Amino acid sequence: MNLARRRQLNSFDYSSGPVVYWMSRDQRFADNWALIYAQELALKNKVPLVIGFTLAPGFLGATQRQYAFMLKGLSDVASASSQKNIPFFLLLGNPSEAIVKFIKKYKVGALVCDFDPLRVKVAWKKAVARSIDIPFYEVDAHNIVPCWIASPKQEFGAYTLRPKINRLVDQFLEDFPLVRKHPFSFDVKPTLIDVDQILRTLDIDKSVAELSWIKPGEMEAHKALRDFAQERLSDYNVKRNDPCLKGQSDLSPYLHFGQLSAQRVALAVARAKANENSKQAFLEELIIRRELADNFCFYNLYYDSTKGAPAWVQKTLLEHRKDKREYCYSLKELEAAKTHDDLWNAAQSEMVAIGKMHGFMRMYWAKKILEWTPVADKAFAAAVYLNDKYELDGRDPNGYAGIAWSIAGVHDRAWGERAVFGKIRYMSYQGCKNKFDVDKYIEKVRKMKG
DNA sequence: ATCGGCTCGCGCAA
DNA sequence: TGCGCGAAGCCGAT
Repeated sequence: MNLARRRQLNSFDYSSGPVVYWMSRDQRFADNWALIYAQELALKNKVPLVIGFTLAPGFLGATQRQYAFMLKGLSDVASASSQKNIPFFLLLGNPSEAIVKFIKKYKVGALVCDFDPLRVKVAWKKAVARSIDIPFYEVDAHNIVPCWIASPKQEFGAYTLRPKINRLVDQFLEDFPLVRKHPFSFDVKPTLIDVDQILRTLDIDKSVAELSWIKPGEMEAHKALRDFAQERLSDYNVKRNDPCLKGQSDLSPYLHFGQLSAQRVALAVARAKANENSKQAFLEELIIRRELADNFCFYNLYYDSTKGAPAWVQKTLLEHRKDKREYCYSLKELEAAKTHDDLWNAAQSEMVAIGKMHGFMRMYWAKKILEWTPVADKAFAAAVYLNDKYELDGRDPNGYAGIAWSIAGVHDRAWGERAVFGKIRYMSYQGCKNKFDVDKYIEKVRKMKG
């Protein structure tokens, strides 16, 4: 592995004991640089290799919908890894305490984790680093160019990150080695993962239903990737922004849970025989915009509130904070999709029904929440709450960056001054009407089932 | 149907 | 210091 993908979070040297990969964001067996690196370490030292996944009893408002998708995917990872003599342990409780307890109990010699810019994950790792005296490595298994290598600071827009990524992408966009059957055995057997039993014991919101239109797991993710690359990639450029059509990849739930590697997707798309403009447009979204979202969350402490907005936005929001809102809705009314705007209601209903709102509608949806909420801060919080509760890919940097773009002008520029929005880019019902068949989309959502 | 203005600030050229 | 240009737009003039 290119060692630039990993960095050490402390300064201890290895002495003895098995290697543990603390899996968190990248929940897959194949195409996972963190696991590949952990095996390299274990082979070099001739010791066993173990995967540990710490399951928090509740995580940033995640519901039955997301937990079920995740746990089913994890049980696939567990079977794949145990076949390669790499036992998979699901550790319950406070994540940093659970992993430290495991390390002490089994005299673990080195810890490898994957990369995640979210505050809570950074805090877990800090707590672990304080409590152990073995080498602790972090591998960016989610991005193609590791987040901290791509840029040392928060970028201002796609246009400033793009040349940095493009300069480095050839060094990192390489094929994945296979994880081999591990030759050194760990002598403790993990208990099998009983998804239904775990779901029953978790204290989570069970009112948000599981979904059946999308199947969790690595195998399903690869199927979905093949299907997209063969059937829809060629038309991506012309169809992606029409929410009436199935023009998007629908891969984001798999990418969010790490059941699919973005690098695997990039390799497949780059090699696919398809319209070149479509390939370019898709790779721009997959690589530049995805990694821009990680960059935003990694370097901006306030990625999920208006405090993270650039100065010109803070100023313009302040100037317009007392503007009269023509419509005002409570979070309850928004959640129930009871506004005067049938297009907005459809977008909200789509998210509630199938756990995924069309990409173009996500912008319109968030901007209208800003328009109809008394305070911009509250608008941001409402968008985050709804997104994280219903979207299968909630709690993702892409979600935070998307809301920040819509509501807080992040990665965007100033536009013509108007009420409530100030200089933040506005989007209108009429604009949508000019772009696609609004009534057709509303009708499509009406028939949707999760 | 098409076009320019709206408006900010980075990054680079000079 | 000046200049070009940027994640998805809007609106009014032509």
